[in-house]
Amino acid sequence: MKKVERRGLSGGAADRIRDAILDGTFLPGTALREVELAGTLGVSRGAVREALAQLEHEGLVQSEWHRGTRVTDVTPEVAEEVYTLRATIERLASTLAAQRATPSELAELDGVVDRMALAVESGADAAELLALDIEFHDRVYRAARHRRLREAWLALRSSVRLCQLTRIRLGRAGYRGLVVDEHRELVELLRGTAEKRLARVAEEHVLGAMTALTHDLTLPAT
Amino acid sequence: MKKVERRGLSGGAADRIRDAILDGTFLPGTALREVELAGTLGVSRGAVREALAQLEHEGLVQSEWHRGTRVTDVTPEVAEEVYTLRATIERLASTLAAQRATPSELAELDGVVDRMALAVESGADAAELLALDIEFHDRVYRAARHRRLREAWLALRSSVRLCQLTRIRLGRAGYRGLVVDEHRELVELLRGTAEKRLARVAEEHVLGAMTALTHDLTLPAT
DNA sequence: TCTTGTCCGAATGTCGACATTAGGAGGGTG
DNA sequence: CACCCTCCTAATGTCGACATTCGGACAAGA
Repeated sequence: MKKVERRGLSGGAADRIRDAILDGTFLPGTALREVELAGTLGVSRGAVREALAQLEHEGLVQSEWHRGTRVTDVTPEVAEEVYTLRATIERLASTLAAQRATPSELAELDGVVDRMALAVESGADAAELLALDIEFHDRVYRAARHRRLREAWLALRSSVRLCQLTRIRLGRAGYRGLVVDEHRELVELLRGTAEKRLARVAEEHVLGAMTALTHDLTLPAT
Repeated sequence: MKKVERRGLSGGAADRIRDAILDGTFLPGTALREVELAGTLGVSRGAVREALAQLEHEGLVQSEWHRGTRVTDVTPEVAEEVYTLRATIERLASTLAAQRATPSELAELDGVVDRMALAVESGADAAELLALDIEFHDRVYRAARHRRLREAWLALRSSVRLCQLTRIRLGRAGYRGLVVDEHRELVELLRGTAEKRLARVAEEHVLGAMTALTHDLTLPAT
């Protein structure tokens, strides 16, 4: 059994605010005022402060001394930073996961890919596919059994989602076709011991997404 | 000119507590009680809470729901995690720095290495050498011009120092001889464009330190 | 007109009091 | 004797009030 996670109000508050940012309720640049959020969420300012600190740690917001907190803007620079950093840690994660993943963990990865394939065939919306994508990588990091590496991923994850969602909004997703095959290949490589090749593919898998997004972001707005 | 940094009390509190952990005032496993620290530092509990959250983010302490905060113990597992993660991000940092460092930044790196050489010759103590080591890498990350990467380093840095200090305390440092040459080589590689080789050397530079420390930590206590 | 100084509102930074929780001491029971 | 239940204490979690800081509006002076 998985142990129940006991969190305080600030954890829940962070989830709400994060969701609001990711689903576009709070657009980039929006000022997040503590009293306002505290009123909306029905918690004290202290809890909101902790939540915002957490989100800043995740790179979703930025705050300055006595000048408040604002939602981070997704510029090509940000996308490049997020994806290059992710590619780098993904390399380590996949290498470790290949060494340490149990057969049942690998089977569960297969399961996720199967669900992806199903989602693609049934024409599910992009957000659903994205959730599966994230879940896949969550499992890889868990299989790597490297606490600090996983924390680095958790800190980056929200930014990754934000970048991918931005891409979807720009209407140039078109990753439906590739996503299943790429992840299928990743599982196969994790299963094998061809670590060198694995590291390269894992890195390229991420960098490919980056190139596409930075390209989209550079184009004139539609 | 470099803009002055305005921080709140929690920043200062975090510095004090961090120093206390690094200089051995708070040994691993010590419980850090909020009211106690607030009294000692002369600030409110809120500020101490923020400081502890920051230190947890840096991996120096761990806290559980309603069970308080404790100083992280340096086990071989922790050392391995810290150094493998560091090696991974250092690879990206050195690659970027090689592309982006200005001549003056490279010259300043030379300066740091010179100071190292001087320190070794004059028989300075290990802590001083360590400070120069950290400063060297700080400058590399700054030259890489990658905000998120630098933040990842800042989060890891304290843990790196803690690991290295532990090593010094174990009395098996013996890195006096290597440290200058290794960093000198790094600067040369950053200057050149042999990026592939640079990435490998940068990674090995870190992994070597890890091997030594995990070895030391495995040995019976002296 | 441009600069400089002052005031003001609104937000964050800080604080101490109250509520909640974990873990142990103590006693009762099988 | 082991087990479990209850209570108690000491710590953290939460809250609202007060202090400080920022940036803009406004006016006086060069």
